[in-house]
Amino acid sequence: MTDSNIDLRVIRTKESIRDALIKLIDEKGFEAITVKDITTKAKINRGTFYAHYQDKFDLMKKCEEEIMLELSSIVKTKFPSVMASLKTESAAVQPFPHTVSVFEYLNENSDIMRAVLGPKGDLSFQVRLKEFMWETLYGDNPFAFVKEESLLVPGQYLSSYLGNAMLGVVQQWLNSGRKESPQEMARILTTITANGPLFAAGIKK
Amino acid sequence: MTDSNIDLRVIRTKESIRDALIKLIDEKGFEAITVKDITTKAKINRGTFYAHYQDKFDLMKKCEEEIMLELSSIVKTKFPSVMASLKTESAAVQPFPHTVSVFEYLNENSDIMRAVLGPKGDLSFQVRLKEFMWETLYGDNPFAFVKEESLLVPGQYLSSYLGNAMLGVVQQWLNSGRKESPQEMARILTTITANGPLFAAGIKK
DNA sequence: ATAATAAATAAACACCGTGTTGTTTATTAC
DNA sequence: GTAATAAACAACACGGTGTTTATTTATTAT
Repeated sequence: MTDSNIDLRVIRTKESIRDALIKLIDEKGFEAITVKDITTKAKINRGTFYAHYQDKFDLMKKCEEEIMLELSSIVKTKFPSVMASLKTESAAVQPFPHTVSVFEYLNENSDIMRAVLGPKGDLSFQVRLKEFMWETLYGDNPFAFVKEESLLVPGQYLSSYLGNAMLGVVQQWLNSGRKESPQEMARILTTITANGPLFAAGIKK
Repeated sequence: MTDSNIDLRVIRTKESIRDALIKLIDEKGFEAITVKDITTKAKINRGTFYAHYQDKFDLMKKCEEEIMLELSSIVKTKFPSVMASLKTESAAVQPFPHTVSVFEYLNENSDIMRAVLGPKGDLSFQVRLKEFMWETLYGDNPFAFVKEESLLVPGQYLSSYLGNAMLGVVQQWLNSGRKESPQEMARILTTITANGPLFAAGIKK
């Protein structure tokens, strides 16, 4: 067992498949990709692809599962403390620390993140990511954001509002070239959420 | 010229194609649909389909263009007055009238809206819809929301935040069975936006 | 009503991607 | 070195695509 009982060729093959996938999403969008496209670009035999994955959806799913695991571990380790401070000190103005961590992760993996979250990316992943955010905010966990008695609106809509807003800012950042730093992006997101969009727009005083 | 010089058969054919498309998106998602699926469900010959549309993407595009036109006409007629009142009276608490109109439109066309905006819908349409909202809020038009000098954050991110938040609430409403009335949904959306999500959540006083 | 016309149909076509299978070749672990 | 394993290669039937043909059917204009 040199590395972890895994043949080096497998690693090389899977890496070239993964690289080909990311390039192809950029070029023609996930929808239009064929398995043949992938194997041609990865310079492997088509049969080899089917030895590792069922189809292009299976490949995509396995790439995305890695992302989801890493993202959720970031959130899970840092989110509870954020929620606790929010509830006691009320209305933080500092960027939430877990938000900075998330943007740093997105920044380090920007190639694949831009591919899957971009306009030619994978809708099903975006849906799953939203569901994860929705659950984190509203679902059955002890630190759910939106579980107060004093809600002015139904919690499910507040969760959708916040989750989609945050993801939208992330997508805008990724698609416009990531000119701001993760710290700056976390500040932007926190400012809008803490003060409300109208205040952040300078309309409401 | 009885109606508009168009053969009645064409209308019937196009309607059954459109109905089949909506049903199929519900059943298996846009991505997995084949032209053969559509013609089988619509009970028409496959050649007839190609007499009207290039492929399933062309069909989808033409359905969506109708929606975009109707939606943008609602927004364009009502949005300027909303913006004017917002700027002078500051921070409305009443639902914006154009928001009610949009929800009413979505309610009347809920079958197709749920299909295209749902989790198995068409990503490219959702992207185009967001671009339209982004333009309305931030783009090159006299009533752009996010064009003040006193912005606390870059306008592009504020637009993304708001546009995605609103669309997210709409999708949540459509996917959870439209239990609230359009008026109620407009109130919810306005409340969160005007007061900010943290206030609406009861966290910030 | 009828003739002209437009649309829908059925059948066939080559083309391409799919997913699988059997065989050969290369690499790894022992 | 040898056995085990993975990759490469080639061939296969299958199904959807997009187009074209001749033919039938429905509609329009008169």
